[in-house]
Amino acid sequence: MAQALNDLLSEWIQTAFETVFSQDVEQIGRVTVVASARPEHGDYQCNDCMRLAKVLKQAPRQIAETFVSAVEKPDCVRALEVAGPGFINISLDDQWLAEWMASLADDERLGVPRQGEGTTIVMDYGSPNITKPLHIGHLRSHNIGSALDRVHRFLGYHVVADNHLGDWGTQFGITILGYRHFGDKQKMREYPLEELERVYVKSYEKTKEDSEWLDACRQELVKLQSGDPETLALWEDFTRWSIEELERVYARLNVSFDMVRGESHYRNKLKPIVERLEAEGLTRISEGATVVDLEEEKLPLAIVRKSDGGFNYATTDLATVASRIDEFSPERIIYITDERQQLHFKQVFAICRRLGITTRLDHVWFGLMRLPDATFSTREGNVIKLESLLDKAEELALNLVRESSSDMPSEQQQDVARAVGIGAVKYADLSQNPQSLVTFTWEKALALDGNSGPYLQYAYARIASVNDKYKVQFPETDPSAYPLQFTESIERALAIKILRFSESVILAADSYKPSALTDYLYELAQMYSTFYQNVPFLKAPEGVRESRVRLCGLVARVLKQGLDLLGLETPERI
RNA sequence: GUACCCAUGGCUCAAUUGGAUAGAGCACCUGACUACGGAUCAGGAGGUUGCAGGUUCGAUUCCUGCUGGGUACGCCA
Repeated sequence: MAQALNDLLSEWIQTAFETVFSQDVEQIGRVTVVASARPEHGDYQCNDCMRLAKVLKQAPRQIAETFVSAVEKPDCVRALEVAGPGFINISLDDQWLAEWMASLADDERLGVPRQGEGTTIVMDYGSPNITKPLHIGHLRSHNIGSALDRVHRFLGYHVVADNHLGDWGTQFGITILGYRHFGDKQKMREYPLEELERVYVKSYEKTKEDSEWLDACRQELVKLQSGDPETLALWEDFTRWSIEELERVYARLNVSFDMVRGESHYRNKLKPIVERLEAEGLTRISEGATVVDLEEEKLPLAIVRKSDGGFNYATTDLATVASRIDEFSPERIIYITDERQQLHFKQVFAICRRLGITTRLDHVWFGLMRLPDATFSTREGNVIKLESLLDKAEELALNLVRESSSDMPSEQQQDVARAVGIGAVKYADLSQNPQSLVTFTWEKALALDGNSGPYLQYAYARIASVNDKYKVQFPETDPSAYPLQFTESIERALAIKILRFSESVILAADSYKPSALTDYLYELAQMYSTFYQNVPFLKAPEGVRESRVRLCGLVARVLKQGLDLLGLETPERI
């Protein structure tokens, strides 16, 4: 299956229009087909006749009727119907549908094309500042980034996922000096990140009222950046502890990277990139700092070298782009960060253009997570740690599992609770438009019913259970030996939903919205639940029974694959 | 002051990127033969899509202005 059905139909209708209206071929433009919102409007529809009324100088309805009576229908189309002002409603052929479903069943990719074959993408997500525990605000970049990573990989893109840790900034000066004065060696060994955070907060507080302290912090950073062995050793310890801690949380979250390179990785490339900018004549000195004017792009100027000679984050990001291009030659680099960095990336991208870099650079930003009453920050101390959210989610799920699956071995209950609890948290985040601002509430993050991860996992587990029962009751029969048939309308609707899986995966990738995939999966699960609840299958007559079991099997595979692309597990029993 | 984003039933969110009667979940109300797993299903009630204009055959979607909220704007990342 080389392409999704909507693309296939769009290509057909494009050439068909050009054939039927051959005298006006240059004026026709792009004609496409989209899925219909309501069953009365067919399975797919074409809305272009209204637009074409002007260029063809005919009534839209007339155009549609001319087209429908003149065109030769492809095998997959049963009927074309003109409706309303000039919509063309397309109904798929049942026989063709059954065959397409059969071919999906044989396809391990469930019809999803490898549209990204041969294309390399660097994805930059996660990227927390280290030496502090992750809080709930860190969930989004990791979660959205990881889902987009998986979706692109599945579409055949060569993805290089890099966790661009904040490990070289000013906060290290603050932390190191704080450690020297208030660090507790014992606690540092037991809870390194908690202790480092405590030390950071205390030291940060002091910078606000004590300018000598602030200068001393800057000195620590200078020592670090100039390679002072003792300071560097401290930095290495902090970094190692932080990464070990991160890896542990990442394992719980089921996120992983191809590489974990911090800003420090590029520390020797900062000076060269500024020199390159200078050589290109893009810089000037302003108040002692080296800056790039971006008036042409209607952006504020960007500082690439501070007046004290130090480099800042714009410099690091520029050096990082150059380095990634040298190393991976990607077609695209995607950054997944919160909305506050929009201007920053616009500036960085603009400077890259000035340097002649043509690689596509995308900034995927998402809305900040806030608490009902306020934004939170490490400095303010009103944070909810990511791990305590995960703990709470697992605990809640465990209570539920113990109640509903009391006969399950306790170890399995724990595993299920882990999958369901973490799934609930991740799904709640992924299922909304990334760009909307998220107000964190426990109720939302831990939702187990309605449009939630557990609802989908539950649907999956029910199918797994049905499959087992079928095998026990009919050990000798192989459902795949029976043809698919659609005796109830819900079965046909399910089949069409299943074959649209590829459309939703592509949409999620192209629009950078995992929510496109969650929406699809939720609708599929809803449809399946309706089917399950209202149509008997183990008790259905032979043939119908096998067809329905096959349909169930396909729904299960789509759910499993889809949830996997979102980073959710699908236990066989819940 | 400038730029970007958001505003949809009581609450949380959708709307196939300009299409037909704006869809779900939560909460609320009424139902489901001891049922292939009730974490479910069937149904009900709930809307002038922030306001005012404009473009279009057609606007929740695009444009302009306003209101309210968020974020960012030279040496933090």
